[in-house]
Amino acid sequence: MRKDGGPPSREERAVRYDKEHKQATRQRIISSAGRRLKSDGIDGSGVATLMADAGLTNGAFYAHFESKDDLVATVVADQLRLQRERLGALPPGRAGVDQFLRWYLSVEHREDREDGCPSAALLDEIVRGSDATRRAYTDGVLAMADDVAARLVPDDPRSARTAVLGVFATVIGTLQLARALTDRKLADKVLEQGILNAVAALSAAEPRRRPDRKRR
Amino acid sequence: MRKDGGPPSREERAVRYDKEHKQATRQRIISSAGRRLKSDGIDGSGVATLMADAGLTNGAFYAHFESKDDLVATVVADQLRLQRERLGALPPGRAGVDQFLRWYLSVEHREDREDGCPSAALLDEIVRGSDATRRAYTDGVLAMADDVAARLVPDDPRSARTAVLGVFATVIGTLQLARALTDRKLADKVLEQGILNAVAALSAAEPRRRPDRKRR
DNA sequence: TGTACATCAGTGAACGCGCGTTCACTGATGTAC
DNA sequence: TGTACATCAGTGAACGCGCGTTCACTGATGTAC
Repeated sequence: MRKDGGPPSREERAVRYDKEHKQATRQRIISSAGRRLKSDGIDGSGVATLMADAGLTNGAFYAHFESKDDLVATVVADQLRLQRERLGALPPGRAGVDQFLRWYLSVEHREDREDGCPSAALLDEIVRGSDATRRAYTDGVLAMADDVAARLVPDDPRSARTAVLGVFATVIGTLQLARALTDRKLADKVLEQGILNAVAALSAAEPRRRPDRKRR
Repeated sequence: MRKDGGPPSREERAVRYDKEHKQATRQRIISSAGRRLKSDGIDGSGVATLMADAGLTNGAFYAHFESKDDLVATVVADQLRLQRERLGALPPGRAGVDQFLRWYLSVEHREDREDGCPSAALLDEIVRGSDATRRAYTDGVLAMADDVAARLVPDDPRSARTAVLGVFATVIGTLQLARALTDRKLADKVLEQGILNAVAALSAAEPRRRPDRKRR
């Protein structure tokens, strides 16, 4: 027992590891797992592989996560957070949305599942996933949708939520279909068509304005 | 050796089993595997389970298929054939397409993966699948797209192919998103929005006609 | 008609392997006194 | 300063289990003669 002022608080006590060491390791696992899951699928990625990707051995996994399901739900939330950040770094308003959309339906994104959209890579596995995973997905996608809605309709973002989700559905389906087709030229056309459709769906999200279709 | 007319042909020779017996068993495996794969995923469905679903034991599997991959590619082709048949049974022309679309984005379909669309259930696993699987998917989805295109533009179906694929992408993404969301009311709205977007995308597939937007 | 043999769809046990998870242990770093 | 002990992130072997695949065998049904 210390005689000079009681036991040290958790913060005062000297630590063997950096205060953020374990947290940083956890984040490293989450990030590399994000890439692996998007590349090989949820059922296709074993715990030992996920840990090796992070430079660790399988045994350490359960010091960071309750179960593989727990990791999956955490990764889903993290991946959607990254998507929001990606959008947030783009120019404000509709301009940023257009830019995001062009990246999303690019050939580059089609060819790179690992660093791409978690929805396109994992959505139907998420559907079959645990409640926690589906909840993490729902929360994440709604936060993202509300960000987009706020760019399109700053005065009343909520009014645009459903329309924005419709845009998401369109681009997710388009990217998946383009990836599945073995004919690359056809897949290119599908991406281009997807941009047209997404832009049309976007306009449904914006507030009513004077019809100006005749304008050139 | 028979003295009266040479060896029996394959057709003449008496058979221990119905001529169609093995073929029927194979089809039974393919059909029940279709339901199981859509329900539990490709990686989530083991060979022993797939065979038990068909009332058989695991050992018989390799008398019917070269490998699990072979089955998966076969099931994908079969499932898309079923979708085409489903569409083919509907009224001709655009009317049938509209009817198909309303079924596709119905709450009923959202809640029933097992008997529903293979694309919505499996597309991102197909993306990660073997070349044979992706080829089977590409062939199947193009055959289906050309059927739809022929209903919309009988004179020149090929011209509508890409636009029809855009409609497919929209409804597939919409159904997946609606299934993933934990909020059912929101999922209902997403389906409704998807119908609007799909109808808009459909009109892009149809031939140019006199602008008649002002008509009521 | 009787007997030996052929055919073949399907059985069920076994193969090696990777799965998710558990746990006794290591070793680097700290405190107690 | 020296020694005993505490902490704890990470190791690595092991658990039981299901995976995809192989294979010797069964048993129902046929033919040969």
